[in-house]
Amino acid sequence: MSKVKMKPTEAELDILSILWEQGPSSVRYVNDKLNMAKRVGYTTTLKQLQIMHEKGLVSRTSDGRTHIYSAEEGKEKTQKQLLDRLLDSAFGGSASKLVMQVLGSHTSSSRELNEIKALIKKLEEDKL
Amino acid sequence: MSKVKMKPTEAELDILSILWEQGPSSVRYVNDKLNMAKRVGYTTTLKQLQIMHEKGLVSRTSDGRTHIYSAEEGKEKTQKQLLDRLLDSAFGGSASKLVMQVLGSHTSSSRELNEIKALIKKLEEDKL
DNA sequence: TTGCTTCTACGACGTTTGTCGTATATATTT
DNA sequence: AAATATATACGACAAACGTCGTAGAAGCAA
Repeated sequence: MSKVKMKPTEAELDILSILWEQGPSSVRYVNDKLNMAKRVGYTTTLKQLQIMHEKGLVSRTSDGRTHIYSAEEGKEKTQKQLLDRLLDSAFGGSASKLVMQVLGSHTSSSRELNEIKALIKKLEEDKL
Repeated sequence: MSKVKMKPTEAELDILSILWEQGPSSVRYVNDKLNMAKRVGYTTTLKQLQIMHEKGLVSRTSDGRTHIYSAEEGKEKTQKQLLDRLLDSAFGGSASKLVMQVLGSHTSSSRELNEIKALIKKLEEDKL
């Protein structure tokens, strides 16, 4: 019913990641991809996708007798939702604290750092 | 037994936040604090803390007959753990993507942006 | 046509999470 | 002392999660 506020679980997020990366996919494909990281039965993935469909997390169309699933919400929107939740629950709402933490403990390429610098510059200019 | 790898649940994280902010606290205090955001019964909080104690997430001492609980792991370590999880599951491991997302959708003060810039500069220098 | 493979559908089940109620012991108040 | 308030301990339970087995339809191969 309510399309809003559906936060994906861990397992659902794994599936969404695949759909985001690959686009509309069959259960078979999703399950194969999942099994590269973790052993999961086919019917498990099927059931998961069926539930996600009920929840409105994914839509589906038919190709013959097989179903093709697509992520309903965009990647960015879901990422933002999850990030907001973490930001709130673990970082007291301070975005910069979170950024410092993640930048400090993960290596980023020079190119990535440059992108971030560019974004900051843009943010500072907008502020004026 | 294993003290490691104990990832807190949502409810546990709410409690940890309070302990981080306040330091060692009684069940009563934690419950009162919790109830500012959400109605939760006293025994619920008590049970939660008891379980967290079993898991090793918190330690406790006695003050008369009341127990005083303290967060066992530091704030930073737990934050890192949760962030790693999200980074992995929702951002494909790209720290910069996550940073861009959070900086782009949350306002940060000039001072905070400066801190981030300083950190980036430091990271770039270390890279040479 | 008879079998083997590959779908979907659906029910079942063990765990984890979050929530409380009740029992019981210890203080505190009147 | 009796009544009230406040602690801990512990069991129970519903809902959510993740997992899979089995059944049955549809397609493919011998």
